[in-house]
Amino acid sequence: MSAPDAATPTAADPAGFAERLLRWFDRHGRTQLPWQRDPTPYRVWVSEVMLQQTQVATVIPYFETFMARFATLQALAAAPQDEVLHLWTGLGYYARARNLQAAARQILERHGGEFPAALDDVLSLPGIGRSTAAAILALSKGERHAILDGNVKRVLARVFGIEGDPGSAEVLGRLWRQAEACTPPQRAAAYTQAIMDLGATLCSRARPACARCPMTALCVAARAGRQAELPGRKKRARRGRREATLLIAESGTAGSRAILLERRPSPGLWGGLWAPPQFASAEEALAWCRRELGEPAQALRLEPIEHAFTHFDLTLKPLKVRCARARAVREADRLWYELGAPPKVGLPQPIRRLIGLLAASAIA
DNA sequence: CATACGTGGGG
DNA sequence: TCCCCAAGTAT
Repeated sequence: MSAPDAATPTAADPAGFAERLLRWFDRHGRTQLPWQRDPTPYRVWVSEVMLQQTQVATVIPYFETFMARFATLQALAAAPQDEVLHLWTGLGYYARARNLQAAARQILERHGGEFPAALDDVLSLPGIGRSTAAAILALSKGERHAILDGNVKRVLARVFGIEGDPGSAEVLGRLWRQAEACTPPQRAAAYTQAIMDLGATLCSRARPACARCPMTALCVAARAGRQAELPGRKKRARRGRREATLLIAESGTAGSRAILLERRPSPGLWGGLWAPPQFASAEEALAWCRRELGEPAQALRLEPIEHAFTHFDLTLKPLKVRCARARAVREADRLWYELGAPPKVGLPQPIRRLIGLLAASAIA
């Protein structure tokens, strides 16, 4: 039995992997990302949660604004939920924001306001799973914990030729074992950043820059010309379609126009955010309007709003009704949203656009 | 194990 | 137009 090819990394001997990666990182790694400045557990935590399923370029401005307002875990815990969601508006996956604040409050109660040091305690916080917990402890404290995000999955699947759908438990298990085997005891923070950087920059999904990659000589996919086939694809169901009628109830008050919004239930789509009441049909919307707000002075159909989600397309049909204001400005789950001086609440992206159009139409 | 959860960008 | 994906987690 001959000795294994020295250039071929294996799960048993992936040492060359980390060394090559770190050497590349020292020359080409990213070091100027906002959360890399003063990488406290709190700052790294917020960044990692924002970065879940979200690209770096999208996160950066949100992170800056969020940290300016909530500089500490205590500030986040003490804030009204609406303000947290307001700063999350447009970022998506709003359960992340709700969980972030819930976790901050949990840390205050159970850990005296100090971000927990033990992996199990970190893992028990809402919104923090295995990869995020590992990333926080590795990046903020240099502890050796393997991560497995989209970047790492892609790098490992290609370099080690791990076939199959990464969504399946079996392949996921192989990827985790490989990630554990590759993570070195020394320079854990740099390594963690490095493997994400490699996946995000050179080892991209569409056009990997193998010519500049430090792994090409070892890479099973590159050596076989199979970069496009790894990692395996997850077959996804065709996108469905939903539609709803939006009741845009506009108050008749001259000089201070407002529309009625309701807090959406959580969990659920846009949970905790505010949007106009939704109905299956215009008839249902009008019936509700007469019951809750009185007979509208007029009703006007506006242009439908199309919005694409990951798994479905949503068509919102706005029905604008003019009515006399009959209720308090703010209740627990209902508010009149002033177009002039709006309260700071979370708004779904399509609703934010709609409100922008309504506000502009007043000027015309 | 499959599905829900947002949004913007790329091919 | 349509599919895929991006620093995943919760149920």
